[in-house]
Amino acid sequence: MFYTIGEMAKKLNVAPSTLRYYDKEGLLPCVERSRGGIRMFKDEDVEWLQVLGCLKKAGMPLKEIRSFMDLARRGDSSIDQRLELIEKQRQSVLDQQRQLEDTLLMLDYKRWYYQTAQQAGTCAVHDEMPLNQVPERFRPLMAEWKAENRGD
Amino acid sequence: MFYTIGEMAKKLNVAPSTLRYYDKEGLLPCVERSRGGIRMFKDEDVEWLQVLGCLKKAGMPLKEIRSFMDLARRGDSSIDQRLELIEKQRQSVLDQQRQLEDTLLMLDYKRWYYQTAQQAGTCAVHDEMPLNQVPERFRPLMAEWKAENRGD
DNA sequence: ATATCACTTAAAGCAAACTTTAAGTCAAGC
DNA sequence: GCTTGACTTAAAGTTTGCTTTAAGTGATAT
Repeated sequence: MFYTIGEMAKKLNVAPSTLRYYDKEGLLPCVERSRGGIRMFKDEDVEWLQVLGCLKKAGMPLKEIRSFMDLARRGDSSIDQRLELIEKQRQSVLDQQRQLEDTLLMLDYKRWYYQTAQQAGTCAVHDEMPLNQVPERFRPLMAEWKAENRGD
Repeated sequence: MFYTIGEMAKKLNVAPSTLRYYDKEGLLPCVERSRGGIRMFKDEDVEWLQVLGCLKKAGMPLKEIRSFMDLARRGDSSIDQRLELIEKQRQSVLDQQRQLEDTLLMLDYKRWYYQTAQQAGTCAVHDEMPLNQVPERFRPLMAEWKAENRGD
């Protein structure tokens, strides 16, 4: 029924010190203690920690996670605000996805660049390569670079 | 032909101090200086900085970016290693994309959870909700949570 | 020539998210 | 009762990626 901090840490694959840190920072509401002062985590706390992990993966800073937790502690009266916070974070994840798409395209270009250079034995092969030998999907990328170099 | 650090910073939308920091850390090879010691950035440096920005967006720490730059300084003999580094980072971006997909699903679930709670006026509506009223796409997520709570 | 403004450096400071340390307490086995 | 190992705290330390500060130099306009 209860877990010690060590058991909990193993279960969630984090360091015990991390859980103490989260507790100290108010990120874990209502963790019970034994008479001796030892933390007794229950399944409810596991769920909080899963939510916490989710928000952290979404790139939310601990401070904001804390304010989400504070809202949750206030009960049903904060549903609207919690929904708003979740939707804001959802949008942030969508933005991050678009960002990663761009980054992937750049990495794909670099991969092609070095694969080509590898075959030729030198990066110099790119210096005089006509644009029509560059795979089409990379061309907008290169045009963008040129634009930034034009001194605009 | 040349940019001062201030012009360059504006161009790339970063603080001049950031560029000095990158230079100090060896992330910008061969930035030329005037007789007086003032940095004179050229288009070649802009390209380096764009690569740097790309790798940073891909989540690569500055240390690793530095070793990539060190490889690049060694010329054509390091093409294989640079390709390897790019492919490693490409894989990392693919992993991050999968991670964001998972996170998005969790946020979508939370969104539905609070939208439903909002309509009912209370989160308690979820306590006794039968599984068949939960949208199908969220069910695997909930099953996963249960599994982690089973004390395995 | 002098004011002004952007540049230079080294070094210190900062914020986030932990981790480590030091000193001590609790619980279980022998 | 004593040892052992996991728990407790407060406080200091670590890493990353910068930013700020202090003191000074360079370039330009008047």
